[in-house]
Amino acid sequence: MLESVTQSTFLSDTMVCDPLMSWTELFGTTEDDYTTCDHQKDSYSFWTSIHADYWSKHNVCELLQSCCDQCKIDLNCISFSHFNINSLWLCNMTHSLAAAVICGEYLYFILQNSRMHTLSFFTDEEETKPSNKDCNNLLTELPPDSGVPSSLLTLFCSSVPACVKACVRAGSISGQECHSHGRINLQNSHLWEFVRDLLLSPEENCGILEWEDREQGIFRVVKSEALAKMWGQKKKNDSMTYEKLSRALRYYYKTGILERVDKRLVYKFGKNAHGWQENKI
DNA sequence: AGCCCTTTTCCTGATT
DNA sequence: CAATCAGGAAAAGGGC
Repeated sequence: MLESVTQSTFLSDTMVCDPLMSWTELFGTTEDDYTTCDHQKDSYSFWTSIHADYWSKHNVCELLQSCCDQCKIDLNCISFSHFNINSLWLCNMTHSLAAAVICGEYLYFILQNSRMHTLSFFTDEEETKPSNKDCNNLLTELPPDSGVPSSLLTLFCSSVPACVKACVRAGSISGQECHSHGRINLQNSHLWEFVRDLLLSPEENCGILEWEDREQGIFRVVKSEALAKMWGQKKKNDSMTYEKLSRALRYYYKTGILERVDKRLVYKFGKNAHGWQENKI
């Protein structure tokens, strides 16, 4: 496959794009509108079911968009036209060929790294992470003028396989977290993230939580005791009750993670909660 | 060790 | 009356 990708075809394809085109310009749609694309409705399951080799250029961009969302990176800061190729092409081009295109090298490394770990990509095992040595190699091999946002780089260097899953499923990574801690919280240990993930995982939800208004982020606790028990299991706390859990939830009102809803057992995600929006997953 | 943040625990009082 | 909500206070626990 590698041989089939010639420099001329690669370059001619990429050159049709204006290097300065933004996401919006490239795809002729707004960030939100783009979510109407085929795979976007269930991008998590898509990424977890299709090997990176078979991602389209849109899938590549979706992945980047998702990570940018989670890292709170302005999508317009990235020239997505440089990613106007599918992962098959990208993964199979040579390093020197990639270097011929601005940012090509960047995505090249990301996808090569990703593909190396695809078998364990979705098993969420710590040991699937690239070693520190791998990450250091990645960092040193990237040219200083690669244009890679530092937070995104940190994100991928922390663990390409796990971080992508974390980005998509947990959505718990903020740019601030990437910078300030230099690592990613894959444990997803915050209560609101636990609740959010439960809402986003019908197979694990078992009717414990349900959306009242999906678009506005309003949800209902259907089985309060079951929710408390599940949270208690996660925290290894047998004495957890809904009374205590709800107190913790009420603390989120202060921080804007949740907003008050004047209904019993009903909560709403606030402006500081992320990863719950259907079009941001 | 101390600080900070999140969560837990307990509580009183109000509301449904 | 029970369940839930609201929020104060204190403490626990973990990360840095």
